[in-house]
Amino acid sequence: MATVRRTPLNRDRVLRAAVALADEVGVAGLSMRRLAQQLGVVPMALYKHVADKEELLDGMVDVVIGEFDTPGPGLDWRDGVRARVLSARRAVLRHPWARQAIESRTRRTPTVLAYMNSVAGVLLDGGLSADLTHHVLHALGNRIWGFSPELFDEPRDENAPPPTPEQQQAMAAELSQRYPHILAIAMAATEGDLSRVGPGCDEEFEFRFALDLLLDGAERLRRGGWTSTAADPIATLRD
Amino acid sequence: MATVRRTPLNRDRVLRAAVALADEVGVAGLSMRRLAQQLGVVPMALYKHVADKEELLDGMVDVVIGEFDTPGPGLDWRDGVRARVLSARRAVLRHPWARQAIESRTRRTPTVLAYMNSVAGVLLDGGLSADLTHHVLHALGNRIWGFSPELFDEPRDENAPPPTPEQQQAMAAELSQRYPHILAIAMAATEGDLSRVGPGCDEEFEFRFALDLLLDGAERLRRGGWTSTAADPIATLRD
DNA sequence: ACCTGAACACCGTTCAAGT
DNA sequence: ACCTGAACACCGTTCAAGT
Repeated sequence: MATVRRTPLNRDRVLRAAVALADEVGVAGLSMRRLAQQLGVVPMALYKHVADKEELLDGMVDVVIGEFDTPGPGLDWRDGVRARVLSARRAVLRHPWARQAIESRTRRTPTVLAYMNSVAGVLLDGGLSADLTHHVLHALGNRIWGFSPELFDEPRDENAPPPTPEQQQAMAAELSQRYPHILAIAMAATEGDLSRVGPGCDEEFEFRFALDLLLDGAERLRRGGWTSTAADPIATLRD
Repeated sequence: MATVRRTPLNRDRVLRAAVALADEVGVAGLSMRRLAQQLGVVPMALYKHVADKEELLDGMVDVVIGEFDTPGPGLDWRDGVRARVLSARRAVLRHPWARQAIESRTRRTPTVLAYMNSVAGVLLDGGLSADLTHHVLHALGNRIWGFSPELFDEPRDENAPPPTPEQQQAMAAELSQRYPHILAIAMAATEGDLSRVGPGCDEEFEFRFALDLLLDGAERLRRGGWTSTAADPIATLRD
């Protein structure tokens, strides 16, 4: 009687369980064996519903993208894009593993295509040319430099004690000597109180800032009738 | 005599070998055991030079960041940032595994700090406030939406035959029905020849486009004397 | 100081077999 | 149609021992 299971497995149940497990233990902690155990099933049972671990991850990403909102037409195309993108961001924040998983995938599932199509539609309806829309879509996805930018946002170790004034002093001295420019920024960001360096930085603000720089640049290009056949894209922007 | 090894291991040799191995087989193929084998050594020998695999990856990322150029002062701060960022990009492209490895790391090694400091210095010297510099640094690192944007750039399977005209037709029909906006963009990008969809998209151009949108937006904020205490960052940009 | 051997607790995935 | 058992070829990492 211990072998009775009420609901038989299916792809959807497997994916949902995988998402829940990853929410709990991260991608690194997600294994086929552990997922099977969570489902009260032997590891090999999963392979009837998912080809391999890669496909499992693709499916999990689809689940997250399925949570994105695509709100109706707004007044301004920038607001329409912003609404979609911020909704995507909220979904990704709900699943801490999702950002990395998404960025490591390359498969273009229908879910991905549908979302891209929705954003592209807002841009085109807003009067951007297909050419400009194409480049803006790319711009939205480009990470400009090649290293982790979360200098200050990284979650501080909860168990670690807060830095003593002496440690702060030492840190400031080290920064001022070796990384003076970073110190200048840190001081501005924390209004002089370096102890707030961790949680003091509003990630949401930074995200909107980058987004608005891109959207506003695109709006200016649109007004100027920009096309990518122009020799140098920046030349059009410069007054 | 088979046990004689000319040069004893050290941290640097281990990291270099790891980078070379990852260049060859990717991060997924990089294991402590395989790296040890490459070095003609038993797996456990590595642990004298590297605490664990995490630290190995941190070290590998440092090697790549060490390849970034930090050219001397230029005429315009935008050119200074562009030079650094494009050099970083070239280094990352030289090591296909690096982008993902970098984005999954969170450790702030001295190498990372030194590079950030260098970029921050260019911005500050260019007359941006510490406040604006802070946000621009974040903007440069923000990926705006949460999925892999390489819709068209993904390397095509080399072994796969080129699509027949019939397949192209079918693909266009599918796109026009389900993803009409994506079709519009693809047509613009390939000048109507959908068979060029793979290699037809100039990734370098897209990168510079996004970069220039950000840099030019920052320049406009600088001229306007923008500060982040303004209620809505986009308000300043809108004319 | 640097490397080794044996062992532990894990992985993803195969195959043939069960119900 | 769906699940299981046993097995294979891997992992990262420990510990105590060798030279």
